[in-house]
Amino acid sequence: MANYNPEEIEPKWQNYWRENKFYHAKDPAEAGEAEKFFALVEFPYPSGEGLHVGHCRSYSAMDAIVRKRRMEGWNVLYPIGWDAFGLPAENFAIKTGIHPSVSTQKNIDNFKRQLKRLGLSFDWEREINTTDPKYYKWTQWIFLQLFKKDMAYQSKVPVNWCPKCLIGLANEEVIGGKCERCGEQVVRKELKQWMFRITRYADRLIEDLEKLDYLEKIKIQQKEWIGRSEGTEAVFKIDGTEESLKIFTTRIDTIFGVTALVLAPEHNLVSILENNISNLEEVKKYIEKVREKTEFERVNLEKERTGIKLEGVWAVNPISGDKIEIWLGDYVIGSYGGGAVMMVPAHDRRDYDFAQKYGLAIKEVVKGGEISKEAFTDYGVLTNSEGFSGMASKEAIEKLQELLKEKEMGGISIQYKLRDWIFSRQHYWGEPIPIIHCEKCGVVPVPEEQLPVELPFVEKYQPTKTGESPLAAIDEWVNVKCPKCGGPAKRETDTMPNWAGSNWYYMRYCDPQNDQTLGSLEKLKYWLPVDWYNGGMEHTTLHLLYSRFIYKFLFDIGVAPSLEPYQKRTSQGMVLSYDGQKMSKSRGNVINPDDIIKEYGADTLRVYELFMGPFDQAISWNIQGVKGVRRFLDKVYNLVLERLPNEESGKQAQRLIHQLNRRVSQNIETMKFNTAISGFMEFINFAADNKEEIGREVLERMILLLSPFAPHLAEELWQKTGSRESVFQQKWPIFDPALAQEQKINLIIQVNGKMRDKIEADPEISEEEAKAAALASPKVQNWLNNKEPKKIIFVKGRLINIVI
RNA sequence: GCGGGCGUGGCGAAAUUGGCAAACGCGCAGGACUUAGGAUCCUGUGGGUCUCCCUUGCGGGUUCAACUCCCGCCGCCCGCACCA
Repeated sequence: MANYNPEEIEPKWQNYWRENKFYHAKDPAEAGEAEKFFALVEFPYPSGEGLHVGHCRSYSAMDAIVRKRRMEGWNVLYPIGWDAFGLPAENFAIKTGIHPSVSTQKNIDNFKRQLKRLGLSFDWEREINTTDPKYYKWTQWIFLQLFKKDMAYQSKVPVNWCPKCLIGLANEEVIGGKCERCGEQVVRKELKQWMFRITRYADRLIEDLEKLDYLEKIKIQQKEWIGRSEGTEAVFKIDGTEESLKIFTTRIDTIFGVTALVLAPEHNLVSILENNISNLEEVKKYIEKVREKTEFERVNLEKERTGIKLEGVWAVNPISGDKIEIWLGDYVIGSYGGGAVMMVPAHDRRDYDFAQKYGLAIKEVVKGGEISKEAFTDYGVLTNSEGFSGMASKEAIEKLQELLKEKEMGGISIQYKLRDWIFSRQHYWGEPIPIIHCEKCGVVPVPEEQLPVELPFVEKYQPTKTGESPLAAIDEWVNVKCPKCGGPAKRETDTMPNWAGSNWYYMRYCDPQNDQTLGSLEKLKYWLPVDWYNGGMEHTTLHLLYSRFIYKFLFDIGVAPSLEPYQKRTSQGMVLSYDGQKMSKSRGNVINPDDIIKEYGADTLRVYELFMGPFDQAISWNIQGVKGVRRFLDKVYNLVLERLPNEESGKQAQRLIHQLNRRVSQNIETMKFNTAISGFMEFINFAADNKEEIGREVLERMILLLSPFAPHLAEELWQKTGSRESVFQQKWPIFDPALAQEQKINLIIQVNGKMRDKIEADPEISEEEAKAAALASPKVQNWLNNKEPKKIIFVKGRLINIVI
């Protein structure tokens, strides 16, 4: 028996496919009638560790989908590239002195070799690299457009500062108070940063989700992250001054229960009212103490809320006119809802605790709870609320909003958890921000014709201790003439974060060589939006949300051709190591795809990763499972070689192959790869027991069906059928319902809903016949025990149930 | 605390969406070939008091029929988390 030898056949067919350009995506001019299909997978960060088996899972899955789609006649774009700016390359440079571009290129070469060895059907003609100046020219161009539309601005903000990486982090990059990359405790530091006004797009980012085919949990997570909240704004005048204070609440119906206002410690009212606050010294000390704590520490000291009363100042309740105290409290978040809340101890848990700790009054204004014991936070009927007493909460909210509006003291207000996006990094290995600071003209954008602003070559990559980027140390790069006035000016030395290049990379695939625009409108219009985007859940609130925002902005300025970038989004489950842990160098449990390919072949690796479990679920690596898949492929190979000369196929084999055809076609589209593959195994098991049934026609169909999963093996076997064409030049087989139809079924006979017997029957068997057959069964007779059936349920083609 | 998901053999899981629970794979046991087996092939494999009964985290309900739908618990995983 001949031997299936992937090490020999896989490279052979990879070369053949490359030479024949089977994966070439046709631009609109050459596409003809074919419908386009843009399939996207997240482009990898080319780390020194090489390709992760998790990459393989996502890429193999999408590869199966696009291979099928091509065979169905779609014009498929399945591209790949490199998200190559980032901290590890820079850290590596600091350690070794090797320039990031050098190590990055080396890593890319390695990744590329690995991806090609997997036989993935990427169109390599469209490969992109975010660190290529020809690419990041357009990343910078997008920044300039944002700047011109006042969507990018500078602001001194407290940033999450990682003392180890010496870098400012976005909120999203801080996990549990620690730096996402190095795990160091993050501290607060005030830095002037570039910001994007993503908050202006908050509503659209929520609303437009409706039109998209994303997994529901992705939509929910994005909505939650944006955190839209409808409530009321109310203005409290500061007694005896011209000053006032805006607060945000979702429970304006409790306004008669307000016993104080509480401000975030960083609220600017303190400095405004300095002269009125009699305990200023103490207050300042308190603010200082809180400032030292990071937001994370503040959050985690939940049980120990602290605060201080501002002595000598009073606020006036805009509805009741009552004079109330003003406090600072560390439980109030400075960046949300104006950093001020009205404290209603009776109807808010936090306020209740705070009031108890500091002896503030607790006044019940909504009936229904026992406020001597705990806060009552439900809606209810108002009490102790002057004219509003007896009114339901919801109604009171509406009335009070109207009243505040009339008095010009507030009204309906909408708040978001989403903050503007900090877009500066104090690092070398990123896209330079194309801005020049002129002493006379201020902030001046680099003229578009001067793009790209190339990263200069440096000797030292160390971040400076001051928080400036290493670029700040290169005088000849920093010092430039102002493009406006020609006077002395300095370049912006901050670079862009990791997300900058990945925000829009999929657009570049549509027209990767264009040096006039980011992409020609014709090509963008043709390919976009992406039809199907698969990637990791961990990117839901980072990359996925931000790239939607950037795309919407580009749509607004006429560059992007649609409202949304990705029509469909799915996610693969994580591939864990054999110990159920995340793979990591330090744990020493990393599975290297090279090793698997070497020992078992790329097809085995691909099929295993799709067979190992439901695609969207995290799953542990199991080398025994890999071996099982290899055994299966061996069986396929040997069966085809043995039975191919046989012209005739049996009826049952035909039926099974058409059933398999139906199942595989469906399962690929719904990403139920594991059951598709088990279907092949069932068929192979049948074939092994019924060899005489298996002939050429059935085998050819099986090879076609298998080709998206095990492309090399399928090609090898297809060529053995005598075909002079590639398996991927064939049409995707359509199953014949008539042939797939079972000729005989097992009719289940139940008595009282329990299976007692089964008989072979025609699928079209009538109720009468089924009943007769059922009652004729000795087993049924035994169970009937001479009793009369009360009722008979007949499900055509399936079962008959006799109820007694 | 809030939001989402999940719970089926020794393990990964499947179940045509309410109709034979455990397909397929792994593991395990026995056998064949073999100097050898950690290669390959064959047979068996949910449990029991085994013609029958029990079994999909636990308890209840709807139904002729429930892994699937409803109610109440328990447990696990993921995301967010003092968002007023």
